[in-house]
Amino acid sequence: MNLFRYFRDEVVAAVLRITPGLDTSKVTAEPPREESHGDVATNAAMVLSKAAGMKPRDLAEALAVELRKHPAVTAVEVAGPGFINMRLAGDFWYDRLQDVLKEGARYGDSDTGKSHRVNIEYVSANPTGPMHIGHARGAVVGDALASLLAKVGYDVSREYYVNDAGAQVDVLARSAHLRYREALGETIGEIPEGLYPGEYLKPLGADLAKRFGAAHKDAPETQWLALFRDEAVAAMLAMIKDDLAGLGVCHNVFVSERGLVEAGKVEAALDFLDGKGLIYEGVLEPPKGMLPDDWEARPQTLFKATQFGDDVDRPLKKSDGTWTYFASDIAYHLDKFRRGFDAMIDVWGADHGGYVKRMQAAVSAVSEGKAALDVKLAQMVNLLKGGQPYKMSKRAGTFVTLRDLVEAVGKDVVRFIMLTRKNDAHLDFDLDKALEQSRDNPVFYVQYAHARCHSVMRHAIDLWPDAPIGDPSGNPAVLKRLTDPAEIALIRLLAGWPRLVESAAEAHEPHRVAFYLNDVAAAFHGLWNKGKDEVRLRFLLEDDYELSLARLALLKGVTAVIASGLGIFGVEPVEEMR
RNA sequence: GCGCCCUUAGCUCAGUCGGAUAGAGCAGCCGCCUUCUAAGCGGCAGGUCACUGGUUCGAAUCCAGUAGGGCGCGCCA
Repeated sequence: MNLFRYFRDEVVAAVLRITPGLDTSKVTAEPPREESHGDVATNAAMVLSKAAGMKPRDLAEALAVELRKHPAVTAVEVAGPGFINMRLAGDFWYDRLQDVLKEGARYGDSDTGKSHRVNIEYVSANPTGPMHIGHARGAVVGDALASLLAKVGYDVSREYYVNDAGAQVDVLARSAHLRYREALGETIGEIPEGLYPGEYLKPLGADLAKRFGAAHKDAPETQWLALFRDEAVAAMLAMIKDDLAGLGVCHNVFVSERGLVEAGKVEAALDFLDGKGLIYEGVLEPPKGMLPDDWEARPQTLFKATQFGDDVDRPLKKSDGTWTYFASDIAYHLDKFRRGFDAMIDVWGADHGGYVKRMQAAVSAVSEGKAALDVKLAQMVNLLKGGQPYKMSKRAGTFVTLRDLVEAVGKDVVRFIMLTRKNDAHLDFDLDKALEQSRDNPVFYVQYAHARCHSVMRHAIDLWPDAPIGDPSGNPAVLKRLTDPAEIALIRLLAGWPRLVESAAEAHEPHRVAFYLNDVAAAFHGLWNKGKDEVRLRFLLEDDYELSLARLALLKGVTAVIASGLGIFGVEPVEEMR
């Protein structure tokens, strides 16, 4: 239950009892910044005063009378320019803790997505080599965002667009052919400029040599190019999937660019746009200022992106007659729309920022305004070690690939840290800090809170082997023993989780979950530390079984919410630190 | 030159749909710690929300402009 959504509805109902027929869409109910202002605040009187023909304070007083009738509301006051502050009964909070315990790690699930379908495309790295660290952030952001949207009820498709149709896969095929010749015993020397030099192609070369023998060794390129291309792409894609699996990322749909081209879907998409008069042959103005050296005016096939908010019209065809990447991407996004997705999210590297407007223009055009595309740009990750920039060098034996990073610190650490900043802000990833067991390390801090709760629960089993730990349903009244302000504050924080999930999902911002989990951990550790000084605040009191049960319920609630949050991140909550 | 993103405490960053006196961690300063439930704890101080103007009952948040930083800018993806 999102209690703020619930009270917003209560406020709206009260408004309509006083002045029927008002537009209440701007009414909000939210936690007041200041704790002394109560538990729930609403702006209703301020946003409705004009329409109601009343002064904000007068409307607020009238609403206050209505709201005081609610059984969970113990006090209502009008403050400031017309805020209405409500304070909630203790029993209300105990009921929320019961909600947490009942739902466990599913707490925070909601149906605000109402089975709407959303398509999220992420990673989509070129299938020409292993994943490197730059890919990791987009992978994690996309994956966590997908889980977040699923948690609020969306029907989510996690997709990877395989760029297997451009010139770079021909380069890959030639590189593979070279390694194939090498595997057949030829001395190949330096890898020529323009081919992929990576060692990772050697196993593929050996495999091709084993399967095809010398059949393609001295043959003309036309004989083997397509074959080697398909073989190499398949091998690279398998490697990428393996790298992603190591990071815990799993897509459920892979769409091949070549597949779209060969099925005629690019032509079909462009015919569709042509039919709407959105394609023409024309000559673009040269870009002002930074003029490319070889710029010359030439006629091109253009999409009228400017009709949909882009700055210039965009080319669809290269001079050799093949489609540009943009053209096939239009076909892919039309395909998404035709498959029933009117909500699309693409996660790209920040260096593709200049591409956002044209893709949104294209989605708008192919869906005739019925679909929306949100693009999340994953900013650069600065790898640090001990606060100093970490130079990646193969010779020095320092790693360069995603796989190496995951091996160095573990997938859970990579995933969590990648989500500790908003996606469009630069992120410092410090290899030392990532493994440090200190307050500075957010992964440790949150995991430690979860583990500490389990430690206490294990301890409790020693004391009372038959105690219903974390399950006060047999005697809900024990929760009333939770009276310390820090305990109540922690319950309030846990009860705010559904609202946090909903707002993070709506904003497409999974990083908010990381900050929230940090808050929960801080509140829990604070409570723990209070017990160091004040013995009566310790979670387990041998002489007070009932109070201990109540506190165990609270700890169980903490573990449930942390597990719920880490579940969105794809991070395993640990029960022991080791 | 144009477009997009960014600018909040000494540092790294939060800040929800525009809401009340802008928050946290680190660093700094001052205390506490023969401790246990598990990696220390508590407190203090720290601000022209880059700047200017506008919209609003109300702006860190929205709009316009200025400065600084990043990314991108027709047949790469």
